[in-house]
Amino acid sequence: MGVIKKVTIRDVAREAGVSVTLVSFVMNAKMGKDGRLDCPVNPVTAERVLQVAKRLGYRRNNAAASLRSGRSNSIGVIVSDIANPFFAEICRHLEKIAFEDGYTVIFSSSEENPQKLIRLVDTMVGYNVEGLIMAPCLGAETALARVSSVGIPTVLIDRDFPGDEFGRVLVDNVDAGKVAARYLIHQGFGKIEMISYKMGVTSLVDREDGYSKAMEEAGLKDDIKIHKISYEADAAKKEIIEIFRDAAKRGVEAFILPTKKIAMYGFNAMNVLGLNMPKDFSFVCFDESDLYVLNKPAVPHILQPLSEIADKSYELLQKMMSGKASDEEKTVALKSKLVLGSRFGAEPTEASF
Amino acid sequence: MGVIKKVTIRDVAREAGVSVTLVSFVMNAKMGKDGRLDCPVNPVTAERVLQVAKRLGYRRNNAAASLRSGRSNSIGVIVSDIANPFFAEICRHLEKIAFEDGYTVIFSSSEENPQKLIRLVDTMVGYNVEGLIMAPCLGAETALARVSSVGIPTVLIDRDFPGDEFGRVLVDNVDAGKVAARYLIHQGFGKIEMISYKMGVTSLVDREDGYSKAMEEAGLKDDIKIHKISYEADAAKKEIIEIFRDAAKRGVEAFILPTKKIAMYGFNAMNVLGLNMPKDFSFVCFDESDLYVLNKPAVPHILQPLSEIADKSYELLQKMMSGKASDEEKTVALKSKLVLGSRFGAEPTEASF
DNA sequence: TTGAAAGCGATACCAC
DNA sequence: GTGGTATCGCTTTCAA
Repeated sequence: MGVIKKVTIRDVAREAGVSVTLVSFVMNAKMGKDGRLDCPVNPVTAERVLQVAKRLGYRRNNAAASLRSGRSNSIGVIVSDIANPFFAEICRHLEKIAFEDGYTVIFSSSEENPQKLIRLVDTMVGYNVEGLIMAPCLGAETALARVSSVGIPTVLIDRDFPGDEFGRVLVDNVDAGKVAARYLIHQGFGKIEMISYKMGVTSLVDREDGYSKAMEEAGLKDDIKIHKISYEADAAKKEIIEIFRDAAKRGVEAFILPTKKIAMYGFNAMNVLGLNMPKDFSFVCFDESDLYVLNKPAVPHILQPLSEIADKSYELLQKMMSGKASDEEKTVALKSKLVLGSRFGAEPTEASF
Repeated sequence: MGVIKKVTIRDVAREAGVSVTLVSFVMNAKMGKDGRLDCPVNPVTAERVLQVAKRLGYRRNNAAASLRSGRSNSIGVIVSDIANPFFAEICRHLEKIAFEDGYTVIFSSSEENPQKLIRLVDTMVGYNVEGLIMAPCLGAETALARVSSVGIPTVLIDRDFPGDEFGRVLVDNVDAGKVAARYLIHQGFGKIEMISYKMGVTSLVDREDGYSKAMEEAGLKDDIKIHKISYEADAAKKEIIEIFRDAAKRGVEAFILPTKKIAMYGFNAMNVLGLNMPKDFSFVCFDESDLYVLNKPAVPHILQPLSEIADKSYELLQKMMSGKASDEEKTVALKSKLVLGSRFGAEPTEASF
């Protein structure tokens, strides 16, 4: 149980026989490409300072540095649910990239709650985060207004929201919806339907649009049908069972299930009704699941480029933070990928449609 | 694009015609149970201050508060991989609990890398975190030594590590292994085997022990067999296929697959070999997967009490932070649960064995 | 290359 | 109840 003595910059200065200024210089110096410290300090002195700092176990007090400099070397990330695999994976990447770049990330979940979102933004502001990456939930306008009034550079991911000041890294969901539909059409199906939420999140609405467009293009306009279910799990489960029961009678051949959760409800309904895939219905699902890859046969699914979302949004945020992001650069559009018949763990087969 | 003028406590004080001290009091006051601010300030004055603060858009500068008070209202959480569903779920709970308690959480992933762990600890120290919750990776001794030399209250989760100063919230993995085996024995199986990693992580070793003990107790000592596979995915996949192929010939009836990943390798092997569950083999798996609950029939699996781990570790950490955790309280042991035949989304059926 | 000194914004102590 | 003011540890002029 070591004594908790805090080693400050003054201690180091005293011990090394130099001023605090020098210590500060040395501690903040980056390595030049010549392997020398890039600062206006005598290399010999610098080395001594470094040694003393190490010996004493000095560690910079971030609060003090942040207070004085106004910078905090940290960014905030707000998603709707940090345990959602989709966001979890993005967060993992973000943390990794940021860490290597010397930044700390503060994560939180809005839980789709606009009130919590506001409080989160306030917390982030209080922590002097230099930038924000956010998946805005429904009703995020107040929170976002606050963000922009404070002037924190912000990048939106997953879902869009109006505002010229924001950067955005979004997946082309219209395209994803089209690809899903085209694949099924290409398989020879005509009666293809979709199940979506009543709640109109932009990403889902876009996938619906993509589906509709692809159906139209294929001359299947009359077969377009988008079932809307509740977001609430118990209700959703029941509704989807009824939809499938009815669809089986109507001779529907395939469904697009545009989120992982909806897909799970769907598979549950298949079980409950004793239906078989692909005998009764074929599917194109979204996101990732053990089921997609380990089912026999594997379930075609559309994968969002998670690590790319992380890369691009961090990159864009840094550009915005240093004030050199042109309006053009501020919107990044990514494509998702259709994954077919992947055996588990094998390199997945991608396809374009 | 609002101008970024920072509103400080002084601005509020001036505008409200009071001293900074009063403003500080008001801003830090908690709500008493009578709905009044719990601080030595005239309610009328307090209300005025509150109004002014709101009007001006005042937000506390955490860096300053933290510097002065030494407290930071934040805790650090280090797991091996924040995207691993097991940890992701724990993190989600922790963030939620902490947020409601007025604490901010800083998450990071050690990526099983002791060097990164050290740097993470340093970062956390720099941020003045008041406490730490950590799933230590192999080789964590240096990092943990640093933690305890700084005297940050620390709670270990998932994996144990020596050190009286640490709190620990661990799952009884010996019990989990026993329960898995007993369940299969109770189903009437005798030839029950287990597949584990060569790499000896404590949690897995404990599960192996539990399995062995249960087999012994049931007089099946001669049937105990623990196959050790590589951690590396490609190798593991191949090895497990061979194990199953051979096991089918030897008349093995059931397997315990003590992690989700091993379970996935196992299901893949079943697919590859054209085997059927439960016709050819029965299983007890671990952790959570869509497959366990949506497979027909559902796969019995052992679930760790994730939200309980989060609850208990936060609770313990707070106790340690306020200096009132007795040595007894500093070790919390939790039991995992066997989940049977749960239909998707329904309340799972738990069982004791 | 080096150092002295002025704050950053809040808290905490002490007086009134 | 209220107010003055000395810090907290660091960065950042500015001078030497």
